Amino acid sequence: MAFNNPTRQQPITTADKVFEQIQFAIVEGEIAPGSKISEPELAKRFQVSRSTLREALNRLEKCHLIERKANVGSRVVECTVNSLIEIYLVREALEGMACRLAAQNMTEDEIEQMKAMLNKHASAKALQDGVAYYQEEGDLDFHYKVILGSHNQELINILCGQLYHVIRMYRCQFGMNSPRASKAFDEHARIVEAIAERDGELAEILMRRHIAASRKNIESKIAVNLHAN
Amino acid sequence: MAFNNPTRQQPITTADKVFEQIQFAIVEGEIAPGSKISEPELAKRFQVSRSTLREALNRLEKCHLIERKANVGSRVVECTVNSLIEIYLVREALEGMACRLAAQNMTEDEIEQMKAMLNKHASAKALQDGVAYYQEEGDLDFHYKVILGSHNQELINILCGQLYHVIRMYRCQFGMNSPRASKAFDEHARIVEAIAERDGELAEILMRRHIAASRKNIESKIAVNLHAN
DNA sequence: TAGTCTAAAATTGTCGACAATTTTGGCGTG
DNA sequence: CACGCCAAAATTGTCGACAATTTTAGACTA
Repeated sequence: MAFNNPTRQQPITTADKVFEQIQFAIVEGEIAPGSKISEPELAKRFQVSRSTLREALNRLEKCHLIERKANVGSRVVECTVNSLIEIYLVREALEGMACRLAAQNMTEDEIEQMKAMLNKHASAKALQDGVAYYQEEGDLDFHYKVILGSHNQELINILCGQLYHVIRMYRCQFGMNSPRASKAFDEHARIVEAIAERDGELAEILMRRHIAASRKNIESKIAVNLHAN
Repeated sequence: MAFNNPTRQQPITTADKVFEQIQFAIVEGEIAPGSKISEPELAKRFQVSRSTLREALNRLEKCHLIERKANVGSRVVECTVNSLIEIYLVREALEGMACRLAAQNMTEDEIEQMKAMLNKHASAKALQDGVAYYQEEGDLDFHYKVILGSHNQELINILCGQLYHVIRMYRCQFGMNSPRASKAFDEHARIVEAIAERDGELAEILMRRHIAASRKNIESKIAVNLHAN
């Protein structure tokens, strides 16, 4: 049930475990976006004291899944199209840089692993039944590998520790079954090539285009929806 | 005593106030980087219970000023040259994007305000006694204005809410009295020009160069220090 | 002396209760 | 009927105490 997040660390304390459970419930949409969080209710549900629950809430706030107001309480973040687009712009900037740094800093071993992963995705794609898989987890795996390959701890923290939790939530909320699967795969392949050739500048440009294309895809879908109304 | 942070919100609860006080103590170096934090000691010092202190610690963790390990405790983050450079790479990416978006999204009013600020800095600079001021706060003011001008809440949160606290700490720790003052001013002026002309692409490039130049300045200083040893 | 084990001390994590603040619901007034 | 006001209820913030874990210090052995 716990997510495939490379920066995830083993839950130690009770608060850790409660945090993971609530995180899952929020990302899966079981606790609805925008809904208010009742501390007494959740404390009872998870059989812990309010102190422990509040400790868990603090961690949820750290990864931007909830927002708190003093003396008022916590709400699950809203999922608006506009803020999704804001996130994609941040991703474009940060993952572009990550990709440039990955081309500089990845070890040959890491590059080999990434190529192997891509091949696995390629065969899964050929089998056709793996398309959904590629959509869901394969894409994330690829981006995680690049981010980690930057060897920049600050970048890794922001992207894996904060942004990607929210991105997972949006994927669940909005479906995100875009028709970009095979196109995205080709783009991934080119990015890996650029990294393997240690061409940081090109790698950054390709990654930025890759993410910008996803963003434009979302934007155009919205435009269509608006037009339909 | 509180910092000039545009996203700072009025402290409401006791924990808010304690948070700000400790934040100040850490940024100013009064509580040394890398040092362990004793909950009982700090609780006594600020005359609050441990619960309240821990609430404050959670906020310090959120803006990356301390790090916690389960069952072990909190430490003030270390100030290493390497992690400073990592932060500058993140700034290059994020503020570059912020600048591009600012060129798109800033209102004419906001642009006028930025020009006015720059003029104020220019006269202060001409008076020569204002150089230190420009170094310290003027530079931050400029960057804050651009970041806010992006009108991208996600970007604003990461930069103003997290990274800039750490950057302030580094400025205090390392002195940061670089000889780039007047050069930086000219670069700021060009960036504002590009924004005023709504040339996002150029604005991004100029901001990235501006930050990269600071980073290289730091890197070369370090190289000199290494050579001297 | 170096190393290991153990018991004591200190520190962090969790709990339930109380205080302060906000929200709710009903009452009266215009 | 709408609006504002007040008391009651619910919710969040803070406190001190206890439990679980880690760290320290000293005794013992090789």
